[in-house]
Order: sequence, then structure tokens, then C-alpha cells
Amino acid sequence: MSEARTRIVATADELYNARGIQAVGMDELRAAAGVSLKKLYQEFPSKSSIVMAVLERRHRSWAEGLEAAVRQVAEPRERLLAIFDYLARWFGEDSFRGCGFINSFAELGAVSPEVAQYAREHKVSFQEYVGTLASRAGAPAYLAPQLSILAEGAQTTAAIAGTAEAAQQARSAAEVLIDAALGARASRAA
Amino acid sequence: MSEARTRIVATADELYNARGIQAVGMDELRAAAGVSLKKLYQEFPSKSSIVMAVLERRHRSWAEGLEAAVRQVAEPRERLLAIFDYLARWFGEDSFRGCGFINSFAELGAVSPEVAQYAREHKVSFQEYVGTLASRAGAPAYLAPQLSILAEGAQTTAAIAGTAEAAQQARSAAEVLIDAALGARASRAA
DNA sequence: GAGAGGGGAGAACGATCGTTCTCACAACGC
DNA sequence: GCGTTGTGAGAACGATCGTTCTCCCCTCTC
Repeated sequence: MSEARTRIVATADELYNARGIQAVGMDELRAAAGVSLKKLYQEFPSKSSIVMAVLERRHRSWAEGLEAAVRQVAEPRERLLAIFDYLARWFGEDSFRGCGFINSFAELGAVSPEVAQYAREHKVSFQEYVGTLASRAGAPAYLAPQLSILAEGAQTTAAIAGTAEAAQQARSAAEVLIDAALGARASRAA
Repeated sequence: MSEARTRIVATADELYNARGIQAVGMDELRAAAGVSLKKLYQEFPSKSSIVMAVLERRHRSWAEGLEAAVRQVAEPRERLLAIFDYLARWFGEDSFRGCGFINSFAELGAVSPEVAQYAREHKVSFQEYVGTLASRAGAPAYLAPQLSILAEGAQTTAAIAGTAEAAQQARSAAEVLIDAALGARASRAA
């Protein structure tokens, strides 16, 4: 990938996140990325292809950051909770304006099947990741969707409220759900 | 409120929900509502005033539907769970495309302070309502934000996944959280 | 019946958007 | 040195949007 290409996608990511996809025109992106309009259309055939590239970048960045945060702790139960510590750090960033996939789905999902599909795939991949962490912790299958829903809710709550406290609230709820699920498994085994 | 005015807002609500606010132009709204463009601008000074009227309508409709669902059961604990039964019915509707406030916030929140503010107020009012239900059930204060986050997460998960199952998953998580919170209160009192 | 007023249909306007085209200039091979 | 190629700057194009204006007809009043 050319250096111009990565700079375009990184700049588009920032601008789209800060102000919304439809609110940022190609000329503004061109100026912010420091590239000519010709170069822009030489790297990408259309705006929607830039949007898809931004979504892929967001997915990679989210997955890498999450997995790095999870790997920092060893205990399977703590690994599930590390998801919410990761959220807390994210919510605290100045640039945080909600989950980029929820936002792009809300903005374009009804009009762009590609965007809707990619948002769906991203969320499925997150749920599957939570599922593997949960099963390694010995939890029953129903725990993963519960924790995923908590994480989703924390993201939208933090975005709209403009505060980061939803991460801690979701984390303490997750503790209760995890211990209940592990306890149910343990008492059933006994 | 004139009959034309209510029809305009109701039509705008449907169209904005189905395809997004920015994707629906004034002329399409005019045609769907069966009014003249002159009438439209005689009832509302601008598109953004229609958007605000739609948000108010959504807020009323949501609050009335939720309170009606809650009143159908008597037990305080069951009333908290009735929130998620209400969500389940909502998610099952063909027209469901996610929470209109989350969507409008994602689409316009960064560019329209009014929309951002109204979305915030709507979510605060929901959390307060959950708070009164929770306190009547004798639950500690931390339960309400936890249940609110679950409800938010169920809405976005159901919207993006396109299925209604998130409501049941959130409901069973809510049961665990409620019983844990009530049990903590009870055991502390004992 | 004549005139006035109001509302409907839709043209028009100015702005903005995504995309393409023009043109001038700089770097390179021969 | 000269033509070729490719790039940057930005004008231009066509579409669409929110909003306003024009024109015409219908309906009242006297």
C-alpha cells in the first residue's frame, strides 16, 4: 500500500469519526491529507471505496487493540473483564465519538448494503472473540452474547452521554454475569 | 397542532427511520405526506425543525409505549424485566431499524448541537425512568445504569444483526443483575 | 361578474457534492 | 535541446439539496 494511500485512509478515518461521513467532502479530505484530487481518485475509484477502506482500518485497529489489552492479563475471567478496561481507555480519548461501525451503520446502513454488511461482520467477529474468551473461562455459551450486549451498550451510552463512566458500570455488571455463569456451571458439575 | 402538521411529522418519522435523515429530501417528504411544498414551509421553517419535531414524537411514542408495557405487570421486579419484553416486541417489527436517537445522533450529532442535546436528554430520561423502577423494587442505585446499558446494547445489536434475539439475551442478563442486586441488598439487611 | 386572496404545482436559485477535465509545469530519455 | 509523460492545482460538470419565487386556478366577497 502506497504511503499516500495510508495517509488518505488515516485522515479520512479521523475526519469521518469527528464529523460524520456525509459531512466530509472529497475536497476537504484532499486538503487534510495533503494530496491532489487526481492522486485521490488514482488511489480510490470513489468515496464509497474510501469508506470501506476506513472501515477495514477501524476493524483492524479495534481488533489489535482489544487483543493486546486482553493478552496483558492471564486469568481467563480477568481476560473477559479486560474488554471493559479497554473500553474505558477508549472512551477517555478526546477523539472518542462512539463506535465507528454503529455510526456508519446509522448513517449509511440503509442506503449502502456494503456498509451494513461490513458493520454486521465486525460485530459478529467481536461476538465470536468474546465467545472464545468465555469458553476458555469455562463459561456456558449464553454468557458471550450477554457480555457483547453490555459492551455495545457501554459504547453508545458513553458516546451520547459524553462521559466514560459507562465502561465501569458495564464492567461491574459483567463481573456479576461472569460469576453467575461460572457459578451455575460449577454448581451443575457438583 | 394542525392535521397537516401531524401528518408531516409522522411521514418524516417513517422515512427518516427507514432510510436516514440526510437521505430523505424535502421534496420526497412533501410527496409522501401529500402536501405542497408551500404548506410544508408554512408549517415548519426548515428541515432541522422537522427533525426536532420527529425526535419529540419519537420520544413521546417511546415513553408512552414503554410505560404502558411496564404498567401491565404489577411486581416491581417484573416491571424491570418488562422493559426487555417491550424491546423484544419492538425489534420484531418490520420497520425496526435501531434506536432513532442513536441513529440521529450518529448522523447529525457532530454537526447539530440541538440533535446531540435532544438525544442526550432522551437517554437521561430513560435512565431516570429505569432508576425509579429500580428503586421501587428496592434495588441499589447502581442497578439502573447497568440495566440501561443492557437495553442500549440490545438495541444496537438487534439493529445491526437484523434479528430480535438480543432482547431475550439482554433480558436474561437483566434477571441475573436484578437478582444479584436485590440479593446484595437483602443479605446486607440481614 | 369583478376583484382579491390563498393555496397548489413546480420552476428557479444558490450552495454543495462527487467526479472529471483542462492546462501548465516539472522530470526524464534521447 | 526537445518531445513525452505524469503530476498538481483547480476549473468545470452534472446532480441533488434546502429554500424561495412565480404563476395559475379556485374560492370567497361585494
